Amino acid sequence: MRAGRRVEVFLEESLNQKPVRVRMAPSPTGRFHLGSARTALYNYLLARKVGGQYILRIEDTDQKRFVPGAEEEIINSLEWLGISPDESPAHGGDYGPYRQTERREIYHQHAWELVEKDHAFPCFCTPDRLEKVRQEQLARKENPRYDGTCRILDHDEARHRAMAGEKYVIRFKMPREGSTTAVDLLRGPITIENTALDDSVLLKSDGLPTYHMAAMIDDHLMKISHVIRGSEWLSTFALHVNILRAFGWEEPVWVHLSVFLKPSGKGKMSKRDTATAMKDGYSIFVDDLKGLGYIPEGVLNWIALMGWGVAEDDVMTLDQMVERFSIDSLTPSPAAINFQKLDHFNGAHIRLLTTEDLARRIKPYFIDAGLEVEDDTLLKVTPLIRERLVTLDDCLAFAAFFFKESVAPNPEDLVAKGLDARQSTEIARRSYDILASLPDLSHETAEPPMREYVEKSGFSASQVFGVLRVALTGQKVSPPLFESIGIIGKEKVLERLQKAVEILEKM
RNA sequence: GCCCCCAUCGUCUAGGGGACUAGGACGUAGCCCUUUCAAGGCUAAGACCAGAGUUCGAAUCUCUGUGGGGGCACCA
Repeated sequence: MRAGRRVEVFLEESLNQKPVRVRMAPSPTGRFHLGSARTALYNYLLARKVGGQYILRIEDTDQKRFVPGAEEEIINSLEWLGISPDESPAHGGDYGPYRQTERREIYHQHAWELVEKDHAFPCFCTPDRLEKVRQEQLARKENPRYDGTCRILDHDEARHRAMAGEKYVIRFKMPREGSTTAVDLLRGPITIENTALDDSVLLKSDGLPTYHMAAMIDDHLMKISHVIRGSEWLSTFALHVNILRAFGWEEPVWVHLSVFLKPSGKGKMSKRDTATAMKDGYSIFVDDLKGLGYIPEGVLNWIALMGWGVAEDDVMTLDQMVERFSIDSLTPSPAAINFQKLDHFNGAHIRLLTTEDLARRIKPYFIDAGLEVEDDTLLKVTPLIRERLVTLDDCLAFAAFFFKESVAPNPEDLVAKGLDARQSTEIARRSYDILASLPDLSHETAEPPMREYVEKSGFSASQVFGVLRVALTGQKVSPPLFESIGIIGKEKVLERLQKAVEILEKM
């Protein structure tokens, strides 16, 4: 294991030699999920660590699977996470365009350059014929692959047919002998027999390139030094290296990341798993997480640690991640998604926020709930609920009562544990009298006389304070009682106690 | 079926031939703190996939098997 060590020297050399430029290259074919976010994060981390650039390139060459709005979601999600690219279709840059459909001509020229160099060839085989060949191969229990019909076509003739308007694709002329060895930073050298490789299509008949060629050309033209991508590309790794070599270009440092598995660890997330997660208040889509009350710091920390082994103290800010990041401490093995850990990191990062910052972030939740929020009050409430929040929207459950005109306690909840309605009424009445007699209801003023009452009454603290809590907050669980009383204010406190007495008397 | 990758507590991981009685984190359980819920502190249970080999010595190196994952498109 840890073949990474073996190629460490390789990495260090590459870091010293050329400027580090990394990229994240998603297709706008669906939602922006955890896996993409983590790939983006690691790219970002490397770039920031060594002062390089991190770019976003949109791989939109599959017009059949194109999803409108997907590119916006990618850009918005990255921005929300705080890892926006230095160069992108939206931000521009010196190596654009950054959207592959806008680079059509570049691919066309390069594909024909490869034909000139005899590393590729135009192919006129129809999809029907190809499918027939595939079926025959399957019937003979052979591996389906291109049968080479057009590979041996006369160069000039092929070129003429193509120029004359006949439909064609350009295929890579994969060497028929030998093997291809390439180095993955985390896994060491990987060798594949060339006979296992196919004459893959580089340029489709619609004139657009396939990923294999487009990505290699763009990585070269955009001077990408390190390719950090998902391990789904490991199987096409050898093809990519062959394409690069056919052009005569230098290889980047390759890093293939692990994949994310469903929480059980058995298999990838399916549509169904995604739906289940949603029902539990979780999602694998970054944009959803935002809506579920997660904060970017928590999400980032969470995904960073799935596939990256950090020794200790693993609650980290983005800056701390940059500081500690090291590309060879990434792990090659698949990682199961653990949403409980997301909650943990989210809560931990919420606790790290300043009062002003947290207040600013939870305010919209109160507003959306139709509550009127005074900033003064919010600033006092925030420290009381900070360590209780797992997600931002929890603020409603803990603190909405501060901003309501009145509360509506459940009558049964007003009856303290072990007591009956009469006794609870007595507690509410006495509490009213005590609190009404005080000059103000600050924590310091209100608590001592109430404690004294507990002593004398013979009721337990939990019984007295329980009645009070439910009467004043309308809920059984709340922030600390006396701090809350101080914020609610004398007028409302007395009103709410009065109302509680009325409710109890009717029982 | 063929090719490739991966394999340490339930989960994320540390580990680089002796420092391993295998460390940390999440989760779980218990205790402490406590007016509720949290947060915090302490404690506990919990793992080297299997079998061969190399070696004085293997979680660590090699092979085989098993399990998991990815790929075998004019998808990315």
